[in-house]
Amino acid sequence: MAKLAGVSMATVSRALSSPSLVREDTLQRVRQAIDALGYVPDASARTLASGRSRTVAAVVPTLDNAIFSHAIQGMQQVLAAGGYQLLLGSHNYDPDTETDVVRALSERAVDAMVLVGADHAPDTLALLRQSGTRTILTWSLSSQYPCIGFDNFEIGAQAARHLYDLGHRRLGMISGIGAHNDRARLRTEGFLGTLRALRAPLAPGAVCEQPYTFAGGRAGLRAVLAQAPATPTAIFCGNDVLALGCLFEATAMGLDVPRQLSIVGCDDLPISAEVTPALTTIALESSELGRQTALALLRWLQDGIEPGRMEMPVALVQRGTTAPPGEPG
Amino acid sequence: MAKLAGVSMATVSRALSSPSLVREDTLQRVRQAIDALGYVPDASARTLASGRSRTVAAVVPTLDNAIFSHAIQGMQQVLAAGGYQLLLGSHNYDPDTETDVVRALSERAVDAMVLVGADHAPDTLALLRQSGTRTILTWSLSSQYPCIGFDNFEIGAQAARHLYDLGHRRLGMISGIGAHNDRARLRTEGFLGTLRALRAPLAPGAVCEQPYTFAGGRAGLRAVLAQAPATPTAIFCGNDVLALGCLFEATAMGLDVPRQLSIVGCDDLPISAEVTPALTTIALESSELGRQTALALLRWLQDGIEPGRMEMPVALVQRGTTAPPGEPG
DNA sequence: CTGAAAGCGCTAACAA
DNA sequence: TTGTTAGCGCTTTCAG
Repeated sequence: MAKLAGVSMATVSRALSSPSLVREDTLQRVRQAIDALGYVPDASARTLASGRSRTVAAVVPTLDNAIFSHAIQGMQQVLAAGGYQLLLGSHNYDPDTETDVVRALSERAVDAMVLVGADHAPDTLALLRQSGTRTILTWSLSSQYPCIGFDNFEIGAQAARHLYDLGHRRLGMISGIGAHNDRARLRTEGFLGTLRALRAPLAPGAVCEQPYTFAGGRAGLRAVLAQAPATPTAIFCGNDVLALGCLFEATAMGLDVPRQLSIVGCDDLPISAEVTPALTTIALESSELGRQTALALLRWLQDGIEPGRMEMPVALVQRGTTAPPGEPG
Repeated sequence: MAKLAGVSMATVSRALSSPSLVREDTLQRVRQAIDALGYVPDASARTLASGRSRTVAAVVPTLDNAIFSHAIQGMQQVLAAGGYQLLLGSHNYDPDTETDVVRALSERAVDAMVLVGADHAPDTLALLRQSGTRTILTWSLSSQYPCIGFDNFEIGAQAARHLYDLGHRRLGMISGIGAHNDRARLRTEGFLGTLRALRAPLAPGAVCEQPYTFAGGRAGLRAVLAQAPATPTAIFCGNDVLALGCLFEATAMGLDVPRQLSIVGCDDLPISAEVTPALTTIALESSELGRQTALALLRWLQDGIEPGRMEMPVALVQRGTTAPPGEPG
């Protein structure tokens, strides 16, 4: 034991966790002994005795979408700086898998859990409640749980207003899969609802659900063009992956973007500003969201301050894929 | 205790860890009691008593590069299926940060650690050795540690041969930062060495180190064009992010790719096949690498079979960004 | 400010 | 096959 090289084991513990309770010179001796013996405290014993694991778990749909990996990256960095570790889970947009993942993770005695979105199986939420795991929702806004998210309805609304203001009246949408995904549903509702209010409602068949892949974006464009009674002059896509797929397909079809077709995405991935034409999109600062989430978590775990409901800003950035219908960009 | 609703606590433990050692009917009673009381075993107590945490840690440079997030995603899924959790760390290509991260993680009593590349601070390795943490290296091949990786020298060599065979003789390269990054260095060496052997050595100033960002790729192209005594007809980039940045800049400069400039990348990101022209690149199956790593880890931890040295295949896929110099594509 | 002692909730021999 | 008995290595009252 490290205390052979000095004093008792309780003191070592204190020296590590609350140095302020230990006299300066004993502190020194303890520290010397520690790196003389290369002593490394055992986290599981610590956790068992103290009830806190200094570990938080994050469960995302997938890391294959850059938006989530950026958020995780931001979160992990802030957490690490605060002395916390990050356990990672993913469920690929399947609620049952999510429940399993959350169950497995909550056995780990994590101090907190971060989930994406507000749509979760009752079992998932029950698990969290009965294990008393502090939970924070991200990406969406909730009135029932602490959350840090975007106003997804407003995202759809902004896209609608932008396109309407440019003069577009025949619109289409390629949405993400709405089942178990409140972000996708709200963006769609925001878009459709706003257009309805502006008296430019979407034609039936002008909205198409697709998985969040380039192929989904391509297929979505084909479907919308095939289904809509009149060819839309502008399309809003549920995220940038879809929008990029849509853009690539439009280019491949020989459509002139934005002259013949305007496209709006959502997320503002790094690549979105680089493609030609650059994508008009609604910027969501996902790594900032990750950092803010971590900060809120740290405050909750260390100072006991429960996070409330925090809304992250969204902003449309106009670039090359939108222009008035039938006009030069 | 759950055993109130049946029998002793050792039996509960056995029922959970080695059901085969428990009679069928007692197993049933235990299970009933378990979900009647909503009992959840405590991982830290388990870890403390058994010495195994069923947790592995992975430390990557960053999740902002899709190549690493894909690998982590693949790894996490296989690990989860095997009942293991994934702790995540990142260091942003800084060896000192890596040491800190590894130290923090090794206190967690992780059963194994996966690192990226073969370049690590002596401290990092020492930490791992003295804590007895099983370690596996990924992305690179090593003769000293269990590893699953790519032959990075061969990657550079393949790019060189492809371009040489196409007829290019004036070549350039945009490399990643070589310090603390054996992958970047080996790819460069493979490219330069092979060209030298083919008697088409690079002109001084025709190779440029850049950070792995689109901006790096763009700056790299400008630097190479400005520095090289004769304008290269083809450029090899250390990864796809660089290659894409280079491609975007070339397009912006009005260069005709591939007629005036051929570009080869490395990684084969999903986006690389979608851009116009599509990127010729050397495909590395990073999510497969993640899955294989997880499988090897599981075998090591569960069956005691230490992984050896496993080489993952690399393959050049020719697409639209390479063609003979000065010829139509 | 520091030491002594009692667990935290489980697993792993060892008995029965 | 199941129960008993010790701890795993720390934190945390409670004394001193």
